[in-house]
Amino acid sequence: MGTTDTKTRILDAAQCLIQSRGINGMSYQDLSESVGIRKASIHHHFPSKLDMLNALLQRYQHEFADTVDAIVQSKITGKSKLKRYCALFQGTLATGEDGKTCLCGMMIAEIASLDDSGVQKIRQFVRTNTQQIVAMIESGMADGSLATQKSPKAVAELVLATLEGGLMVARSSGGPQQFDSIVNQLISLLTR
Amino acid sequence: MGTTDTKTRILDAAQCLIQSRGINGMSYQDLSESVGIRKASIHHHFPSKLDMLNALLQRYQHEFADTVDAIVQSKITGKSKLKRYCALFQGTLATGEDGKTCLCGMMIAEIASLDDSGVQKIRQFVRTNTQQIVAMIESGMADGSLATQKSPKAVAELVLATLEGGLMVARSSGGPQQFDSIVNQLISLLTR
DNA sequence: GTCTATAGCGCGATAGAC
DNA sequence: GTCTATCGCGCTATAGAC
Repeated sequence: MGTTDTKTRILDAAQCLIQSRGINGMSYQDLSESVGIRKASIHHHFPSKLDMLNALLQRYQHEFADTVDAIVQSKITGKSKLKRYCALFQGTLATGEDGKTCLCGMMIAEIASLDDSGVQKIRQFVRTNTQQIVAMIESGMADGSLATQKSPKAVAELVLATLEGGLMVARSSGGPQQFDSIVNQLISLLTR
Repeated sequence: MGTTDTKTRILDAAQCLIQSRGINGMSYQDLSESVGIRKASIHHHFPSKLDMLNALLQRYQHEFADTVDAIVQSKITGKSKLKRYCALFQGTLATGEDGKTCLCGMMIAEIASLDDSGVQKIRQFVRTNTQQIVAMIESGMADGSLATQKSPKAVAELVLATLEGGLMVARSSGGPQQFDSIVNQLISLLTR
């Protein structure tokens, strides 16, 4: 079927709007116009805005984790895994007319607007990604494609921070090209 | 005098609130309660919210640039300059009960809520900081405290991205301690 | 320069018909 | 499941007294 579930279409629109404008910069009215149904119909699927944000976070986190797992378990060098991982973030920035950012990066900025459940999901996103990056780095240390690191966990936290911050900086100024440059520099520093 | 200009007190309160909640998470009502004067009085000093945001960005950018200039021109090693620079961001996170982030990092996230003048100020912040980091790196390459880099500009962009992203990631999960770890790892990678 | 009062609008959310 | 209609609230902003 070419048709998509209404709930899914709402989440798609919400994700796109939040990635470019933020949680508090997006309204049910915006969603209504984007999806093509009325505000009340959105409330039927997601009674409150917090309900919607939590559903969105859950979907994003699971999709992202699965995609990254596929990379981690692929039969390529650790360095190649890391490159593909960075390309995931790169894709976020390139999609759409104005620069978008990682959904979780945006939600961390506006974390004060989330409930406890949302904050926990954000923390799990950070935790999961950090562990997955650690796996990639250890893989690269084992096959010799990445330089030996004292603390893979500290490196992983740095990688995640650089990618999240890189999306922000790049979308304000230099665009995808600047993000590429940052990623290349990061990989280069981890190779020597 | 222990008393402070009202305009300054408003900007102080606005900066604090925006650094923790974001542009769209802060209202004139919040400011009113924080400063201790009525909403209408805030409007007397800053007619529109965009006026206030622009004044705030201008002040922040100039103050920050001056502080960094003092570091760049100090008679210490390039590596020490970079460490002090990172400590500026570190200070932001540590101040206040809940984790705050760089004012410009937050505003980049919500850049869709700024006018053209505000966007330009953000870009200048990024440009200025990048140039200043380049100066620190070149200083460190000259005195041998930092490893030789092919492209100091690409490294500088990576440093800024890592610090901005590090503030975000750290305030969602590990706090100042995690930010320290990221900074140490960054310096370590630039030293070898 | 600060106040009270209020305009005007958009927001999240709900009731009830179809 | 989608609609029309509406509620109640908080927002930015303004008018005018003191």
